[in-house]
Amino acid sequence: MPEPLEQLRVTLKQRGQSFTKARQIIFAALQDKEPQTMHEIILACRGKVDRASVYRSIAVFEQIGIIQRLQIGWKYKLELSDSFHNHHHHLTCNNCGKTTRLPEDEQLERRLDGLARSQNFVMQGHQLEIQGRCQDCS
Amino acid sequence: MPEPLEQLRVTLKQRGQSFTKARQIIFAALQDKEPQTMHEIILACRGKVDRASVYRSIAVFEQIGIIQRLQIGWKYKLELSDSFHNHHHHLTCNNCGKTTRLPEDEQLERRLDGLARSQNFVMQGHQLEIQGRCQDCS
DNA sequence: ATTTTATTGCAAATTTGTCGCAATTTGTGT
DNA sequence: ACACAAATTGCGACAAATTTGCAATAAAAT
Repeated sequence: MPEPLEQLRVTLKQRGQSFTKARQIIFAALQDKEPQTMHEIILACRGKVDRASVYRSIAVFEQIGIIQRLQIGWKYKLELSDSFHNHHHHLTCNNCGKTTRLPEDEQLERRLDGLARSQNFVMQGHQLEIQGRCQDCS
Repeated sequence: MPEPLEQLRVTLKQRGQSFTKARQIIFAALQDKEPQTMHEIILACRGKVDRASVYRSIAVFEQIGIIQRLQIGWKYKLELSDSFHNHHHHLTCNNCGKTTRLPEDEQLERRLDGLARSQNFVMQGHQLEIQGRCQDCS
């Protein structure tokens, strides 16, 4: 079994969830993709997984931390979380709407952790979106 | 007229929008509050502003930058943007769901600006959410 | 292989967000 | 303050998005 699918199986198992055909299909639709809207995911699974089941599986994925919900511009989008992708943040262009990844930045990550600590807060994750004008649009 | 309302009036005017009773009421519902869901805002305006008008005004507020839409946990929420509140970010507790503000951090802000620049990206705004366990829940 | 338990598909119900249009408010010029 | 023009509001009807009940089916456990 391909590596990431195996990781999905283990993660589901650990949380007492079933490793089903439908969930594998939905997972595949998210792999190596930029964040997608629910609508896009449903389309990607068209004919293979029912709409209602996509919603239900996405909810499970979210609860056990397999995916993350992001606010990108105006709509929310979903992508695999850091344990499946590399950790990263997004740049969203206010003009053309495209999103690109921001390379990982150690110094930023440390700063965030320090800030959380200073509030007696244990950081488990975070998300950052920078909005503005991309190179092409400025 | 109270200071913030005056600022609302001016901001609307500058963008050619009317300063109406309904918009004042909606604005008031957002003032000095943590981010709220659309549903909460509609409830807060119940009997005073119609649901459809709340949606319409919120859309205008968003377009001209009076409010910001945030992804907090699972649902999106709205709050007044930095020109009406102080600029800040949020800590969301994964356990109790409460959100609190992170005090402004100059060093963090500079770092973000630098990162955007390094991608030839002109930063116009950004939002950050740190998820984890708050003091009370850990 | 069989039983038990959880998940899926489908249809129906809710919930959320939009739209058209007449009535009202707001903005402007007198 | 008054009258007219332009924009906004409330309301009911729609459309889209998300959730739910339940019988059928697939996955887990024995």
